[in-house]
Amino acid sequence: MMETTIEENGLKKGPWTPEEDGKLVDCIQKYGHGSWKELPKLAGLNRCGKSCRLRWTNYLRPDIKRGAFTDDEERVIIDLHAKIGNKWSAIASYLPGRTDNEIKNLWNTRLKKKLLRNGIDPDTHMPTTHLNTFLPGLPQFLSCNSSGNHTWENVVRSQVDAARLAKILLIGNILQLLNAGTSPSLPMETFSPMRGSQLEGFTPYNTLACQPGFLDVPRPMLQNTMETSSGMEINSSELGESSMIYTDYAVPDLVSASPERLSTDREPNNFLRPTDFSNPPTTFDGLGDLMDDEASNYFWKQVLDQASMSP
DNA sequence: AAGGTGGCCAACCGCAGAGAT
DNA sequence: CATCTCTGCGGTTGGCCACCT
Repeated sequence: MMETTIEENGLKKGPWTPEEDGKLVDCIQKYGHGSWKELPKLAGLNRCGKSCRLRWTNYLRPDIKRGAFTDDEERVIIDLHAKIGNKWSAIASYLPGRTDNEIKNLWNTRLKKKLLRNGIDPDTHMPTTHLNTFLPGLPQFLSCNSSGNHTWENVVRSQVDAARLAKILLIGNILQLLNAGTSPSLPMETFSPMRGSQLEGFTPYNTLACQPGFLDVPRPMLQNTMETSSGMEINSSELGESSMIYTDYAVPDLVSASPERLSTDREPNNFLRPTDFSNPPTTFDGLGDLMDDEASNYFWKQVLDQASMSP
């Protein structure tokens, strides 16, 4: 931890001692914290007011909730981050006993990585759709589909799915590029640029992440309020511009960092888990039809061939 | 056993906005 | 209206610790 130092102005910096904590708590219990500037003198502390405020709000406050974040809390954080971005204090206001600092730390150290492992870009909350990251998974996708008791018909169907998936990923990229610079966290509604066309309603979420068996994400339903699984209701009007809220979480269930859950729950490499092949029509019907022509088939055959050849 | 590496987290820094003067 | 002060917020830093090589 940071070394304790004395500044030129004589004020102390660095980690707090139990004695200092005691003085601060006593003082706030006696007088409250009307003025953080005056409080250090009142408490007999050789600290600046800012340091006292931080120590109190992030550590000494009696209502601070200690211990690991629950899955519910993590989901709430991810949901809210998708809507309002890095507004840590706003997010903290929905999690009683948690501080903005704590949530920020959790986000930066764990949640970002969890989302990435699940193929979700933590900044945009969109699936990561670069071909660079997609192609290495294709052979696995194909071999997965062609193993087991699948019929040839289903194998062929699944390879058609793979081609369509690749196309959709590319379109997702294009749409993201088109929308780049408008908003860092686009509302899903605005991500549907072709109303009335076969692409209506198409978003990276509801065509990719929400495909049955793909990320096991339930198709989101739009409404004005969201009730979290902990029973907390959040009104969309409190969340600013990106105000549509999904009743179901728009991100996959979290993967525990602990190995025992990794083996049984959703694994990172399941991003390309095959769909249920016993249920035709194929997963990407509709959108895929939009792009079916000889030229594009040739192009995608090349892509798939290359993917099949890579190790 | 020792050094390297990465995760975690408390605390600090700097900026922006609100309110006071 | 301009300036100053204070507070709150988000970003960043750096030390501790556990794990790995």
